[in-house]
Amino acid sequence: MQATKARTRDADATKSRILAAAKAEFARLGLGGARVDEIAEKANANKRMIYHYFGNKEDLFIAVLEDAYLNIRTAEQELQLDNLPPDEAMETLIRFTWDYYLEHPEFIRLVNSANLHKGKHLKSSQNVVEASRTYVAMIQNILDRGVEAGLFRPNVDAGQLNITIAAIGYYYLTNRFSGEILFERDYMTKAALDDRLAFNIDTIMCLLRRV
Amino acid sequence: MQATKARTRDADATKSRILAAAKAEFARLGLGGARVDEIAEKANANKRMIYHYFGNKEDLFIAVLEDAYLNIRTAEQELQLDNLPPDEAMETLIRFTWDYYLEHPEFIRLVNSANLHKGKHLKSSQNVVEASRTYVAMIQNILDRGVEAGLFRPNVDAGQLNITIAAIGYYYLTNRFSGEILFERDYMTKAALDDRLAFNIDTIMCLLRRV
DNA sequence: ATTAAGTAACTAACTGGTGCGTTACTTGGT
DNA sequence: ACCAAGTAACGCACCAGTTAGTTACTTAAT
Repeated sequence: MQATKARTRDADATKSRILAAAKAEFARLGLGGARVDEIAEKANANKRMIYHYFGNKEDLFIAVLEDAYLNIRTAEQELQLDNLPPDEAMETLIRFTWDYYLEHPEFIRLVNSANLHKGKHLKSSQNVVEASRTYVAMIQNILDRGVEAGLFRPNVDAGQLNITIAAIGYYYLTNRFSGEILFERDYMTKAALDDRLAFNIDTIMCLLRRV
Repeated sequence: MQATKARTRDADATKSRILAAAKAEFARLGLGGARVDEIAEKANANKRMIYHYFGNKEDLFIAVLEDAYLNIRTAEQELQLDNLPPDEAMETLIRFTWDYYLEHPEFIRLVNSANLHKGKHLKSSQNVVEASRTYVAMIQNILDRGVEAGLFRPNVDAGQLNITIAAIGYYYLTNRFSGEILFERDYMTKAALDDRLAFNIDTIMCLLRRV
């Protein structure tokens, strides 16, 4: 068996095509809105294979969420922020978070879907919990180093900061449709995106800077 | 016809029971997940009445969104923030926004649903657009008075500020399910809620305060 | 008497899930 | 090297339950 040659039967390839198609469809329409038949067609796989590999629609959703979260947690770790001065590390993290949301719009939509269902489909993903622990520890480390270096004020909660860094990017992007309509404002032009990122960096830096 | 006596037939009452039931169901399960039969049953109305008064499921969703947005915009105006000093007005607005999200969890969920569908169901609601214009003007006014009084720094964009005030409360609450699981943290205890509100007020005040 | 409010039964299209059979690939005995 | 037997990948056709929307009718209010 050659790994390079496209095989007529390849369990791994089929499985990952299904996962990718499911991710796109669940992101687009939510758990309830996505159709198993449509996922099968987009994956170029038979519907039967979805049930063969993933059991049922909800378990497929669980697999999609797990994959999406592990992807972002991995990317965050690859930033190697511990090697940067704390203020630079913080700005890099804000930029990264923003860019990641922009480049992976499906991630935001999947998180929204997971929360519409009250997190039910995340409860079994202990590996994501562990990856998230590492992530918060990383933020805590940046904060500690910043305080020690006299750059940041002390006693800022790393958990709250983490939530706020996500919030100011995430909310802007996920609710841009209602925002564009109701506030009669461009959200997605290059200029608008640059403005928002700058505003967000400013927000966090004002919060952290020693006074 | 006596308005006080419960009539066996009352178009307005039936219509508003349907709207209330639809709001609850759309908030709970989204546009795709909510069931018209279930809405009819919860409203104590016949399903046919939904089609009679609202046309179809999507138009009912439009009516629900419009009602939800007009409710919050009305409540915001009733704050009379123009009578308060700018720093107090700002803090009052942050508290109000937070409390409103807490007391009207269905609002957040409806906005999420509207954005899952790319705002399609808001496009016809010109009255909400107008109410939103008034709202941003109110924030701009607080900002202007704050700058003039030497309390706030100049050139902070009212639109961005508006988005951020919403974001830091909204994101915390809408994504609390994934947050509680992945970050192993209480989100909804009295202490946690108080902490978050204090953190959010601090965030905005740091951003606005003259340096 | 007329009109509007309300109801129940129905339907056509859909939807998650499955039973059952087929085909490609692997393995181990010779 | 060959082949028979076993296994995993795959596909067709269908079901049972659901769902948005409708038809045809009854009943209360003015």
